[in-house]
Amino acid sequence: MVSSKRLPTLSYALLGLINRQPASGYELMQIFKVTPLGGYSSSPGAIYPALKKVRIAGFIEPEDQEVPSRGQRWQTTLPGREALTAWLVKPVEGDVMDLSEAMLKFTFQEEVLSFDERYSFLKVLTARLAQQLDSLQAIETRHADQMRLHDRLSLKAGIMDLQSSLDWARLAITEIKAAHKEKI
Amino acid sequence: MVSSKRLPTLSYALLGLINRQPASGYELMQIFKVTPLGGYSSSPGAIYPALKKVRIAGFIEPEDQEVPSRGQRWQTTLPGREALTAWLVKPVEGDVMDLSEAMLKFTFQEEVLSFDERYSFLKVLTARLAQQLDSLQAIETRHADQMRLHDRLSLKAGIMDLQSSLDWARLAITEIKAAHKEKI
DNA sequence: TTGCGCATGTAACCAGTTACATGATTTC
DNA sequence: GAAATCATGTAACTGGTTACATGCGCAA
Repeated sequence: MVSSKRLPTLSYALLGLINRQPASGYELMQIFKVTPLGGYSSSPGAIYPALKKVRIAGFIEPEDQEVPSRGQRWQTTLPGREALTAWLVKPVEGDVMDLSEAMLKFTFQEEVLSFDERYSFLKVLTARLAQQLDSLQAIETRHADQMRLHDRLSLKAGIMDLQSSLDWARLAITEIKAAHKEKI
Repeated sequence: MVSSKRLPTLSYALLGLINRQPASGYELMQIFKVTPLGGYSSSPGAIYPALKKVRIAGFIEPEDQEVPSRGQRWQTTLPGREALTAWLVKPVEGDVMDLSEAMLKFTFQEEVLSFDERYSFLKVLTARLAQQLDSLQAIETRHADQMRLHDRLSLKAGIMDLQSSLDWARLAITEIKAAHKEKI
């Protein structure tokens, strides 16, 4: 059964990890324990229900067991890989500010998307960030003088944060370009 | 009735805003619509229930009505101001990464906390950020060479983000210091 | 007089959290 | 054989989301 409605982000994170390499629920939990993937809790109460949803959606299946291991490992199905790809290519919408979903996507894109797709993802992201940065800077130049100290500094924090995200996005673009050229 | 258990962040945001200036639910909603305070939705389904909680906790009361306005305005009570202060002084715990709660606190601290309290808040924040940055950089120097391109860049994003937050925190410290000296 | 902005809410839903339960297997 | 860790889950709760309902006052 291929579900039509959008899964929550955590489920896509699991799908992305499993797509890289088949894994059991426990192994996935461990990954969330050590890496700050999206900032989700590594508690079983988060992982297992999400995993179940992905399973019910038909996006993962039991691994072809050559090497029997303790703990059922899961691998992606074809519909699963299609759903993952569809999620990965779609640009992050809304005010970005919180880059965490964008970074999650970016992480899993490497093996799944073409260079062109990844490039355009970053381009769209860059444009969005630049635009948001603009609007914050406009507020700063117009109203900074009549703002309280702490308000002004909060605004500054937002600006610096966006600037750093933008710097990253541009760096990422040059890096993936370089890597792409090298491969040819 | 003074509630003992911790309110959700949104409620504190409302309390902080009302403490600055008495406001009605609708006015608060408008504020959330234009300013990205903590990134909460400005929907009535978020604001009004949260406001109700703050009211039930005994932290706000109907404004002393000199100027009757349409829409009931709320002002903080003494317990409300105490609860707000207690929340504002407490350093943000856990992995910070998401600065939004810290920034929310910082914003409301100006009129409520002393210079020493605000200074120490920023000092603690700085220490935390520096420590997290260290651990990420350690990972980078140790494992960057054996990481996939996108993974390495994701890590880089985390590092750059923390670096920018740290830069901000240090800037904020010098700024509040300067403002404090000026006032003496 | 009709439609828009003010103003306040509720209902259904959703995803994630904490805390608990349980059994198997490994390690000391 | 006791303790730790592997491994998978459920239950109760929480806080926020979207969408809807409603009435009032004002302006075109």
